[in-house]
Amino acid sequence: MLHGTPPPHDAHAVTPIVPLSSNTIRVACSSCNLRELCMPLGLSAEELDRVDGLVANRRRVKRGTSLFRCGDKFTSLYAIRTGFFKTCITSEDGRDQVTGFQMAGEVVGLDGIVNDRHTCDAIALEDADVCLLPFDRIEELSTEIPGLQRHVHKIMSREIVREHGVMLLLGSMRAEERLAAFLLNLVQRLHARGFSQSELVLRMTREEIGSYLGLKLETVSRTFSKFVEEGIVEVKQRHVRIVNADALKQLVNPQVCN
Amino acid sequence: MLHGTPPPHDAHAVTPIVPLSSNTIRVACSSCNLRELCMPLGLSAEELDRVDGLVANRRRVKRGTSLFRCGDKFTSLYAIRTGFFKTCITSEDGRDQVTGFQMAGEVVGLDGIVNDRHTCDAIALEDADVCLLPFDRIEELSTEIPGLQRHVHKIMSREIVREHGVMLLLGSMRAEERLAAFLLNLVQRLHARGFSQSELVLRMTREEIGSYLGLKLETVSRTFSKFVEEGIVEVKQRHVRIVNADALKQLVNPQVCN
DNA sequence: CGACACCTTGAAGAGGTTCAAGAAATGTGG
DNA sequence: CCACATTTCTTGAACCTCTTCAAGGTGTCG
Repeated sequence: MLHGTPPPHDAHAVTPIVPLSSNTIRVACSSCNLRELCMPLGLSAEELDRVDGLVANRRRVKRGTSLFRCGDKFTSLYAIRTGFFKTCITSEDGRDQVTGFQMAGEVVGLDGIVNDRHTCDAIALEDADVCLLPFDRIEELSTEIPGLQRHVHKIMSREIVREHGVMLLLGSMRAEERLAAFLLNLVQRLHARGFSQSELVLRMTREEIGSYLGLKLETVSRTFSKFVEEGIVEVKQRHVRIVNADALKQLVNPQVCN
Repeated sequence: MLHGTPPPHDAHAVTPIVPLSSNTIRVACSSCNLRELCMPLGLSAEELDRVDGLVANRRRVKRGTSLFRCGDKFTSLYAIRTGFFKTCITSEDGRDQVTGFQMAGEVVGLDGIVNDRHTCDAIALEDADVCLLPFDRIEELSTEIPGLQRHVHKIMSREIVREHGVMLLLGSMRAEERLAAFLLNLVQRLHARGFSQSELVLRMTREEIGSYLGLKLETVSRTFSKFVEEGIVEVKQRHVRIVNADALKQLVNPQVCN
């Protein structure tokens, strides 16, 4: 039962909360406990030191507020230290599409490079703390540190590949498969950050999940209920416990049985 | 009427066909008539010369064959000189998803950077001719030519933004809207290459269009028929003439009327 | 010219949406 | 700390869009 059982981890605790007095704080990457997640590997001590200098500032983003908005001038990439974001685009006629959910150790803002303006909104779904990485300094430093250049390329390529996966999901999967893929993806990323493999707290509403998955919120809710009926997950509001991960995996990748 | 009226342009003629004797040919970017499309602007003559040296070879890809396949070792990006490609991913259970259609002046292969292996197939939909851009040399040269580095970043960011648009399409549009958006996008890109604003020859099957748009081929066919009935387009097999572009635009972006 | 791939169209059916109502959680102000 | 407003979530029923299955037509290439 999930009732009355608070999840053992809470996303707020990804990183020990550092007391922060001002709104923008300098901090060293080399001592950041997300280093393995967001920093290039194989840098010399001297190179690491120079990359430290790249992280100009940190910024706090309150839940519900934006890190950047569509149309904003692009100046920096943002590495998420703590918190949880959604990125979304709005078409001219007001249609909304969540294009991704980002958590600690991930980078947002890549959309802004091509036209020097952001083309989507990045909204904090919980209080967040991000590192500002001024892009012109990334480019400068990239010319001197090949490992950094390579890292930036990989981050962008990874995002392209991720989006291919979302296209597959949106283009060819049914509601159950989409939600199963979504849950597995979330829990896998959380697990990589030290959280449970089977329990998670959703930071987004059913509507936001639906927007990301190309479904209506009612369909998301119904599909959750169906998973509960089938004993695949336990759901209490935003608390989800995955009871039968194999069943979820099989939904995403139905075995070609003989 | 479209019957018996061959389209004024043919995608095969994007670039004058250069007689090519071997399978891999050296050629100068600086003299390529796609330069404005695929090369960074504002390079000095000396820099341009060095970028020329980057384009190691050219390669012919016959219609129906692959430029690269999922799992192939990643070594190069490919700039399309002539021809037309689709990129597609296949899920473990055999589901297929076309992730994009690429034409002359566009770059394919960005998906391979992150894991040094390609994660999708690139299949020529007509005989094609591509420039090989070895990625390690791109990275080397990028450290010396900031304009080139910036250009590579913009290409990757543009692809990310394009995919956001596809996510919006797949996540929130109905069949008619999807097909309208698809046609407008294709014709706009062809127009940028000197072709007609209103006529185009589809290089892909209904099934491939459907895969890209998250629809079945029958739905694509039916939607074409509906557009024809409504006098929005004329269709004869793969020849399409857009009669009422405004109607298509309105489908994609329904005006919020008072 | 015949085989094959591709396209069109119809009819039935399934999956997801829409509309609506109510329940549960969350936030706010007194 | 409680009462009330608001947001979020769940569930039901009718409807609609797209899919599936099927058949026939058209075009293309060896």
